[in-house]
Amino acid sequence: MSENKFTDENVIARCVPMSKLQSVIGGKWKILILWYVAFYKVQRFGELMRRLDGVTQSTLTKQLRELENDGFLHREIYKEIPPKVEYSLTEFGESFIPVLQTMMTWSEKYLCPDYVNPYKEIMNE
Amino acid sequence: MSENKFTDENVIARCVPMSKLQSVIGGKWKILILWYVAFYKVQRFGELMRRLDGVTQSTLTKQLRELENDGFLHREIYKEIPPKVEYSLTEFGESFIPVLQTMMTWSEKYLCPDYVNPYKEIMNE
DNA sequence: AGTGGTAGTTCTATTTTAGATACTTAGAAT
DNA sequence: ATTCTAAGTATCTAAAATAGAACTACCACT
Repeated sequence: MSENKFTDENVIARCVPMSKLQSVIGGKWKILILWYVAFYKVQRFGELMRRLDGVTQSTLTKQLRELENDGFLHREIYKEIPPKVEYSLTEFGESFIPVLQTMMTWSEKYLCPDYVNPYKEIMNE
Repeated sequence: MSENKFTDENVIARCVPMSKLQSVIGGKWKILILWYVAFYKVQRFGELMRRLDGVTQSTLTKQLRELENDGFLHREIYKEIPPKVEYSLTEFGESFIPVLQTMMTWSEKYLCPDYVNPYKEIMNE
């Protein structure tokens, strides 16, 4: 982009979706949760809890509820004892996968350049 | 992705860059600031202040400093009176533009489906 | 009868983030 | 002489987000 074609109006216009995005994925654990659910397909509360290092139960519950309310996650409750709940991406949530991929690819390259991921090939299939 | 090739190890591995990303762009105004700076190329403090509806001076300063410390922004101080400071993307910051674009495109389509942006064509040039 | 397991809720504490207000600099305009 | 300008800083308070600990429910197992 060598010349700037972005006028005030269109940049302000674009501010709206960007703000919404921020409000929707801004939570401390949200993109991480989405990442896990997206690539495990189905996830249970306890599994997520163990993977998200340092999250508390109450916080995780809140973040999951918000992701559910925002349409990313489906929460399937099995009427069993002990309780069983499975989280999965909704169709809307799945539409977000390419964004997650883009974020991931960038982060690996630019935030963790020295970090060697032994499973690199999996992403590009 | 019909079968799950994501083992524990590689998902946990990928968690690291994703966490870093969150910590770096998690601030309430950051992706919005990056968005503005990316597509105006150069931005002044007051301009950003006016565009980010509701941000306060101290908060904006803090977010800009963090983006500077994290390597996204360059802060050029002109020794003039009244003071003049210009923010621009570093090379590192520019590498993030495709991620912003992806976010933007998704947000427009899925978060603001009824929102008609009159300058749509500009993005795809 | 007591323990373990899952997915919570509730309450309080702490941390993080944001907001409000006052102050600074030094030249230019009124 | 006072006011205005831009981009802050400093300090304090308020609000929001997150953490931490305790408690619940229900059934199975020992």
